Amino acid sequence: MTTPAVPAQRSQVTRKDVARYAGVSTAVVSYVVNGGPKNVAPATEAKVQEAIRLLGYRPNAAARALKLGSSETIGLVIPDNSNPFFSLLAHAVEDAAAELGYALVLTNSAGNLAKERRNIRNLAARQVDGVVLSSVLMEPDLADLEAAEIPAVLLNHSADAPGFNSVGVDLAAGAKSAVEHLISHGHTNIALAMGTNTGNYFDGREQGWLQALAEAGLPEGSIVRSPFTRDGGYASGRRLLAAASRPTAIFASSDMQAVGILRAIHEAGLSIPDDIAVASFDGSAESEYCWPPLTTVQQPAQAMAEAAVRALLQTPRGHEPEHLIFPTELLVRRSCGCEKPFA
Amino acid sequence: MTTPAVPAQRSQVTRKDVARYAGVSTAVVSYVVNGGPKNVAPATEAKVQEAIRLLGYRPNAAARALKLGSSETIGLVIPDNSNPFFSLLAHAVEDAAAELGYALVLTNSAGNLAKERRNIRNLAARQVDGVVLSSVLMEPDLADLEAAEIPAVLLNHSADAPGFNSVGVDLAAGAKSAVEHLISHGHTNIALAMGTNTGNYFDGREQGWLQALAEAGLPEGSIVRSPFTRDGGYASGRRLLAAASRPTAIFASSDMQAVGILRAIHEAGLSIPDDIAVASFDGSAESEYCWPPLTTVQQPAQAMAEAAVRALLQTPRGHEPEHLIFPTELLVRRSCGCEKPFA
DNA sequence: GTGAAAGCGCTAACAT
DNA sequence: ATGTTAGCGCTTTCAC
Repeated sequence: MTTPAVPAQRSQVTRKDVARYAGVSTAVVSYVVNGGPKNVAPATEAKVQEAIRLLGYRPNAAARALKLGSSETIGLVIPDNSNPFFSLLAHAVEDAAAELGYALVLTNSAGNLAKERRNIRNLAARQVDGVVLSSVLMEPDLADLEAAEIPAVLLNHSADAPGFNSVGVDLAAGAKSAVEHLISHGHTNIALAMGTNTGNYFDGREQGWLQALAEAGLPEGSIVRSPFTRDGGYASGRRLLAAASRPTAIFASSDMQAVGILRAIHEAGLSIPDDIAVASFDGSAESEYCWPPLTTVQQPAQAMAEAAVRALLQTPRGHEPEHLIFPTELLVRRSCGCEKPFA
Repeated sequence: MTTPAVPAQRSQVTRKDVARYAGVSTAVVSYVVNGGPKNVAPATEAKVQEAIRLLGYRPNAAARALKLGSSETIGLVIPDNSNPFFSLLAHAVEDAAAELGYALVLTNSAGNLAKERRNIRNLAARQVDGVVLSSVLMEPDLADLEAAEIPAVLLNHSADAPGFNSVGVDLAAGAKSAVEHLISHGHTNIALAMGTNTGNYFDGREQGWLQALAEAGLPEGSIVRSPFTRDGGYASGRRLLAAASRPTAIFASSDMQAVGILRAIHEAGLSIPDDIAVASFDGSAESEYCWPPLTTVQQPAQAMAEAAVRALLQTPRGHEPEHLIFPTELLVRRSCGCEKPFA
């Protein structure tokens, strides 16, 4: 091999080529491409545009990023993009970012701290302009985030994180509304199928469930804990069904878990909601299409994602961090015992 | 405002600072950071590592990308990351890319050609090293992809695309196996709930369905078409139920649609599989947890994503394009009439 | 309205 | 084993 290794350069045509072809300076090409900061005579502009078109010039984003110190890219760290709740969030974040001209680098951390940390580091090295972190861990690696000095916002985070912007929902209020609804159906033995991985922090959903029970003068129901997955919910469901005093209603901390619980109940040959009523949390699309459709507490995922991106990109540096808490909405369907007439 | 606008530079500490602090040249720092291309004396390396640690140095990826002509980033264009099938694909692509040191820029195109085109252009401008395109459109914007001169691979694409790498499944064989299974249950009136957006191209799933019917000497069943969504399937289901000669079995071209069909059947007060059996295509997680669990043709999404990324990143330039077709596997569950014993 | 040129942080060929 | 340095493509200040 005597031929010099040609780097796999693709975008061979540069600003310089365009300038030469159009008979102007490279600066003018920049002005045209960026619409500023200087004005360009219409005739010159036309020449440049024509040259760009003819040559098939495409600006090199890396060079721009180097010069500007901004890649116009944000990073998203989520536990698992194949979990419907997070994939919806990811989609919404992508849309919101694209709206502002930012691209989205997606990373999955498998709910695992080491991977989450690696992803954050990697994003930091890639000069992203900000990171949206949606961790299941209640103690995500904020230190790393701080060290990277990258603006960050915690999405799907309902506890205040000192020093960080965060956006989440009012977990307790949402859970409480669902449990109250279950109570209104006459249930007195309402179990909680809680998710795990929330650290030693007292989850708002658990709180809301307790509170609704207490306010109604009802005894505490049983709690089972499992991961925020269909499998986890299935396991929880089976445990609950096998319990000595089987609950007549179950509140699940996520739709995923509720779907697993539904399956466990079906398999046991019991009827939903007649034998056991179910309600859950999230308001995913799947909750509407499982059988029976789930009564669930809907999180405004889209609005939250938009708020997170705005907080990230449009908050002036050094600004006091904001903790945005969105309200939830109880979606009443059949799994709680409410019969919905069909169209 | 008389203070000069300080650019929002974050990564203030550069290779030069490290070099100065460690008392070496910038080249040596590079060698240490990159593990080459030259060797560095252990003592020197230690000094440099220490300086890096102390100074909190993080390499600037933009500069590296500019120099190397590679951003070590790939782009993914999918219709909708909130569709479980695509979010699974996206996750798998992310994992495969990360494995090779590449980050993933995610873009959703909403199954819309204009947006798909915009996303491709945007990715091209961002100097991604390759694009994985997973379009629902059967005629994605290959011209744009070609113009950008970016290596690309079509994922979830089962028809040969001349000049492009592609990876997909054998749609016809998969569909055929499912329909044959339905036939083995004694069904003779098997409808097809097909997806739309596949252009004028004759979808393999339709082909497989027809073929299975023909080979069994059965009459052609009815076809209804709707988008690849739960809502679409629901609409198809209702149409099928209202038909004069109601089918006793339905094959759906995607799990999403099947889930909608399930709901329509439930709402009609009919039993699955006794009144109507259902089988579908994809093998998503949801298919296992709906009720009854769906008999479905599983696509090896993970393997396909890995193959796509490898084809993208590890195929020498100028190499003859490959068309990889993966086999599917029929997952037999209860919706077809097979009773699975419970553990 | 237009142009010249410095320099963003990094890599690697070439010199020592 | 280590150092010097050109230059990747771009933006923008400063001169004209």
